Amino acid sequence: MARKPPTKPRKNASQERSRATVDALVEATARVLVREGFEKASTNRIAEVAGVSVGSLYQYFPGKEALVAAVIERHNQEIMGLVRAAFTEVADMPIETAVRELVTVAIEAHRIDPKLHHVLAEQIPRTGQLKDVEAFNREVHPLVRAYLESRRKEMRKIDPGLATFICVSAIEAVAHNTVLNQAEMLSDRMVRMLVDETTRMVVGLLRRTA
Amino acid sequence: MARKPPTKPRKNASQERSRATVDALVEATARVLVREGFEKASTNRIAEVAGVSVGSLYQYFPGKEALVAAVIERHNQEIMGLVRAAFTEVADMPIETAVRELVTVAIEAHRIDPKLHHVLAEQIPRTGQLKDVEAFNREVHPLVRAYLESRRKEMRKIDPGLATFICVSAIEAVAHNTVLNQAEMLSDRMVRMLVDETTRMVVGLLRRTA
DNA sequence: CTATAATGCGAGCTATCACTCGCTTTTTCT
DNA sequence: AGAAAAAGCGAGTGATAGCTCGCATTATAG
Repeated sequence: MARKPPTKPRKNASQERSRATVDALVEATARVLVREGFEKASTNRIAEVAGVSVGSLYQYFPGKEALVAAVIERHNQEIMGLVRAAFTEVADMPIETAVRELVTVAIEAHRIDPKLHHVLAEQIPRTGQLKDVEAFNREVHPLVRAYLESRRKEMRKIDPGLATFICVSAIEAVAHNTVLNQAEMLSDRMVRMLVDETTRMVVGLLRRTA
Repeated sequence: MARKPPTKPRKNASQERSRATVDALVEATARVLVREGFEKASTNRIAEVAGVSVGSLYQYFPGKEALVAAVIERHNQEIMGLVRAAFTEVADMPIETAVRELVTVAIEAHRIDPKLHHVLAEQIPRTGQLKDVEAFNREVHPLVRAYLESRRKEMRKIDPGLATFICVSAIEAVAHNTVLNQAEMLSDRMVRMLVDETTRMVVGLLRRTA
């Protein structure tokens, strides 16, 4: 009854060895993306760098897109780890403290693997299953909104959805541009000023003014 | 002495007809990008849509990248037209009025050709000569900075470079996300609220508070 | 120990795409 | 009108990338 044509099901990985292969492939994809760019990231090249044959690659991934998607997924998980932690830490804090912390974390998150982040942000065509490279925005939105609604008493009269949208856009953009454009021109002093000013800006939007 | 091997110089366009061909090619590139996406935008396809042969295409453009670069250039010029006009209009106005106008223009600029903007922003790998898809940021920066420095009296003590960086990032991001994500869910009412709040946020960052 | 499944291999097939080249048609110049 | 330059043409070429398939190796089961 052993009816499981081993050529068709491109995915599973039950044994130890195969899980290692899958990891090696994802890791190799990340390395190739960073060191050689998206264009040079052919399936053959990735397999070579992973020390695995193309055939094996296709046993676990239906194609190049899936590989890249896996890399993105892994990277997003790392980022969301930081972000979720920040939100629980900040849940009971007043707006100013919370915003400062969240801005800081946004920058830290973008710094997790700047080279990879750069490639993912600039070279990956968001097409097919890669549509949502920055899917974490959709996950962050509800968190921010929930926090803001829990702090309504501190806040001006402002539509919560709109406030969330503006905050997330602004903070994300500042963090993103800081890490990607200003490269490593980031003295701690600069970062502190940046956080101060961004915090001020966002707090100015949200809080009742005296 | 007629030594100008007509196969080598891929570029010029002296006659009327050839200028039309070049235009048709750029236009076709834009159309294909919008309607079929970056991946389907092969030189053969573009030539076909332009009603021109591949051979002619290569008389004026050294390759696919150059075509796309031309489309980007054209689009950026349109946007910068709006933006430059806004800055001259706004040069002598106080901060609040100016910021409101600039936010409005930022949104209008992103709405010039949203479909194309979307493809350029999401599907074009920024590689080689396409590195600076959003080159206008580098042109906008000095304009903003100059304006802010001319209004120093109205402003808080804040580093002008830092202020410029934060303003541009924030406004650009809000405009970008508004037009690209919120799609056509843009009632005039929503836009007005958005402009109000974004203006408030930015003004809060820049101005002396009483 | 043998059988069966799981994993791994990599030469090679197919499709596609960027790009060329020899030639024709159109325009300009005299 | 004739000649020469400019523009246009499109079948064909070479390279490359994604992906398959038959077979080899390693692990698990009986």
